Amino acid sequence: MDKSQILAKFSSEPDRYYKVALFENEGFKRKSCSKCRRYFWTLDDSRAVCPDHLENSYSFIGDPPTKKRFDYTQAWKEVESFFVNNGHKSVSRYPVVCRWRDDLYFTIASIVDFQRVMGSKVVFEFPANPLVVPQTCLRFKDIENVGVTGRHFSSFCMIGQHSIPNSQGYWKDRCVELDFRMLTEKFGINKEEIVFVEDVWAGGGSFGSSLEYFVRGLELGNAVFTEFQGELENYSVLDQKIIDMGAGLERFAWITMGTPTAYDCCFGPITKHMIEKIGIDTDSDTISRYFRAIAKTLSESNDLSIARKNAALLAGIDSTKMDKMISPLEGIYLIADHLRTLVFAISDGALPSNVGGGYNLRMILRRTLATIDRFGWNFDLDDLIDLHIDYLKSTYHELEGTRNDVKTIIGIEKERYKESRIRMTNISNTLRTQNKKLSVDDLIRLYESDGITPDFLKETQIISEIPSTFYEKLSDLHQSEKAEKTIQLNLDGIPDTVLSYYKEDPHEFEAKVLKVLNGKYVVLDKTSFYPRGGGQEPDHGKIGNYDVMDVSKHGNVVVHETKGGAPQEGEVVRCKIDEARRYGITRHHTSTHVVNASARNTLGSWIWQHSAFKEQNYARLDITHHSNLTEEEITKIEDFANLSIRKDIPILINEFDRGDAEQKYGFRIYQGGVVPVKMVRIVNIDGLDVEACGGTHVRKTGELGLIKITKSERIQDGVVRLEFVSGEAAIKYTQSQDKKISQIVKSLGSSKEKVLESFEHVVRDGEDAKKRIKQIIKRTSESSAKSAISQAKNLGNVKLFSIIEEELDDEYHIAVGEQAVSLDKSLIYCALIVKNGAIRIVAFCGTDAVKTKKAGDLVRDVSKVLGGSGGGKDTFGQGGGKDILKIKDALVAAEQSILGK
RNA sequence: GGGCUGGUAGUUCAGCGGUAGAAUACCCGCCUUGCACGCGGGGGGUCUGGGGUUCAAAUCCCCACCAGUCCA
Repeated sequence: MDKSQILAKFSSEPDRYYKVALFENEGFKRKSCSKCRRYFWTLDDSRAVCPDHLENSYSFIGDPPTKKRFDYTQAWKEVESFFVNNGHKSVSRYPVVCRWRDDLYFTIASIVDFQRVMGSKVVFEFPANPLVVPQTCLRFKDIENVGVTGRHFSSFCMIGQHSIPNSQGYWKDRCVELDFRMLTEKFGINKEEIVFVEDVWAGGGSFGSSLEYFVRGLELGNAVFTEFQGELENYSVLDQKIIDMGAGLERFAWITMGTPTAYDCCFGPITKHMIEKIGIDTDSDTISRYFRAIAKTLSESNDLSIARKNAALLAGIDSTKMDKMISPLEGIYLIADHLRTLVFAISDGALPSNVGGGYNLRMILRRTLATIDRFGWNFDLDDLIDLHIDYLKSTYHELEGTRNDVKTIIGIEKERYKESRIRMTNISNTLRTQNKKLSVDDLIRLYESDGITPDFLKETQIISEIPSTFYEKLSDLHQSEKAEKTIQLNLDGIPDTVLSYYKEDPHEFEAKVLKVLNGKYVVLDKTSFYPRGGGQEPDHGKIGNYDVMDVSKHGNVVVHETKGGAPQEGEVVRCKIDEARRYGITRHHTSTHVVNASARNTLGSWIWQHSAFKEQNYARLDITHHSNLTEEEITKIEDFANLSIRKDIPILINEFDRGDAEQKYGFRIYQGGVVPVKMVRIVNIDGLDVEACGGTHVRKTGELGLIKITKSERIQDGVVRLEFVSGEAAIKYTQSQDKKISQIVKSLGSSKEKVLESFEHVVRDGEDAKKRIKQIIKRTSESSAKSAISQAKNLGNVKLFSIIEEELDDEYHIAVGEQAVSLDKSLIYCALIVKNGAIRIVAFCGTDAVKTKKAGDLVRDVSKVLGGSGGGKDTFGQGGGKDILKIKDALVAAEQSILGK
């Protein structure tokens, strides 16, 4: 839907869409910008342009329009107390890793906290109404701007003011009134300074009007009134209207402090710490002038380097000062920003990697490290992390708990970065020695496969210029589409299946057949058959006389797939589920929760379930972890899991309202991904693990008996797969392992106690023997060569030594043959070696003999007789064939070939 | 989630169907009384693993594993 069309429509009826009570009461005037025609509301009679076209924009830098000064932390306290005093509930921030939405990696706006996807629809669930939340949001779109523009962040705090207009919540009038009062009462901003601009918002099938509020050209917030759905020509009012007011906390702090950039007042003591450590000159007048200027030049040009140049010109800063003052400052801001983003993301369980959202995190960490390197600074990242967390923890106490984990992960990533720098240098050195001209394709391959940018190659003078077609060609490469296919069954009009596996769960029951599709898909009125889902494999068993092969859930209807026919529709059938299978799957499912918790407890807070699979005889669990697991780590996890079994912990299963569960247990409950239902089933292994899970579980952990991890592998960067068995399957597994060892013991002729020693012995013997053979060949090759010469047969100008070898191998004859022809230049050495039911030919010709016959030709002739082929150089040839019966003929053929017959 | 690249001596890599190589490190000797220098000699490899094609595979094809990288 075209936003400008909606705006045109809404602005044509301002009384209906934009005029709130506040405008009436305070006497706001509606004006149209003399430059861009946009409509805005103001109390200042002299104002003729919208905030985008203001001449003195960003004049708050060095001259804040507020009576009070609040830094980042204080600014939130002020905002929070204002809204709480006005009937709002203050809600803690949600994780920046957006676990409750499949379509987002990170939380990008405060409203996302309360959006839940149900099928194709987005619904809103508010833990309170109205509410306010300090939501940390991550955005990587404008990453180039961070540190440079003075106002862009990779993560920022969005003050979310949200309300549903009902008996508790409010609608437009009160919203705008509150925002206005917050600015004037709390921050002491002059009424005349505040401008509201008419705008619209549209997305996800709904839309509505919005009012952005500005002070001195800086957008502080945007109140969106989501009100309609459908098309502009034909729309209806939503049954769930929402106020989504989002304001940047960083900007609130900035406008009250009037610092040169928003960074100066939002990272607490960290920027000051860095500036002091490197000792640069920070003349605040010059800096203020510069950042006021760049706000202006950026609105004129999107190109960052041009905007920078123009800003320097406008502020009267020469290039030396840019290099000595502005550039290092930009670097410091970038480091502070990126590191804060990493603190939040890693605390919330995200890991830097080369896939998924982790890629963005690796990118920003490497940008940080590269910046430190570029300036040759000596910052301790751990110190900077401490400074961030110390400053943030009064608002976000949870960060304290992951302080060390954040340091661990960043430390590991830093090492990886160092290694990759070394790799890059190695590759570029190799390229330099090769001195080959690199094509654009070469450059693209180097960039995509090895991460070596053309800029780096230019810097190290491997190439002189970056080809103009490089970026063009690069972007062409990344156009791919994906198709998805699911089998659709027509289940219209079939009532929801009664799910008895969540209730009394009878393993034998009678049910009525409601529908049979395609002769094998059976729908019953009720069922105990557990369908495939959440990584749990389905139950098998019998419906009437038919075997059940698969069970799946489509909406609220359970479909059973039978083999060899199906019962009649309308028939009442006796059903029986395979109990052994069910119990095996159940134990493996509970084990998965136990293993997950064990991994988290032994490895670190970054461990989350990535995906899982459970069947009767084994289970696997993919967890998010930075490195391959060591044997010790696996043992630790196993020990922890089995200790939990011995504790015989009860497993409590209860239904909760989704919002209540999130508030009570946090987002750790979403290990298995998003739960698309209003009521969630919480599986609580008391004191160990709490998850929202629809699977079947045992009553106490003691029932699991034993958990044995059978395998671990890294399936992709940041994800480790654990395979394990529990219960009966675990016993069977250890038994079968033991049997294998017995067999090895038997064939080694050893005992179980000494099996390892015997094995090592055998391996060492083999290695020693091989070395010995090499030495023997070396020492005896000369005398063997001499004996070959003496046995050789005269054939005209040359001598021929030929042999059929059935014991020694080609390696031996290559060594001896080479010796022999170097001792006697007229010798031809030809060995036919029988090996694995085939024949290999090795032939040498001395430098004199070559005049009569070339080794390559000889081999070609002989191998033809053996039904094979071969070739080689003048002095040395190899070949072979498979026709072992012709081996004598081959000897004759060799003679004839030499004699030229 | 979609791609790409690589895996050969302790290390860094070359070789890209025909006898597994270089540099460096290591060991021994000489020169030089020390150091990172020079000379000579030596040890060190199931070419990641498994299949296939071929007379012949480090080399070509397929699969797995390990590592690195780019993009959405």
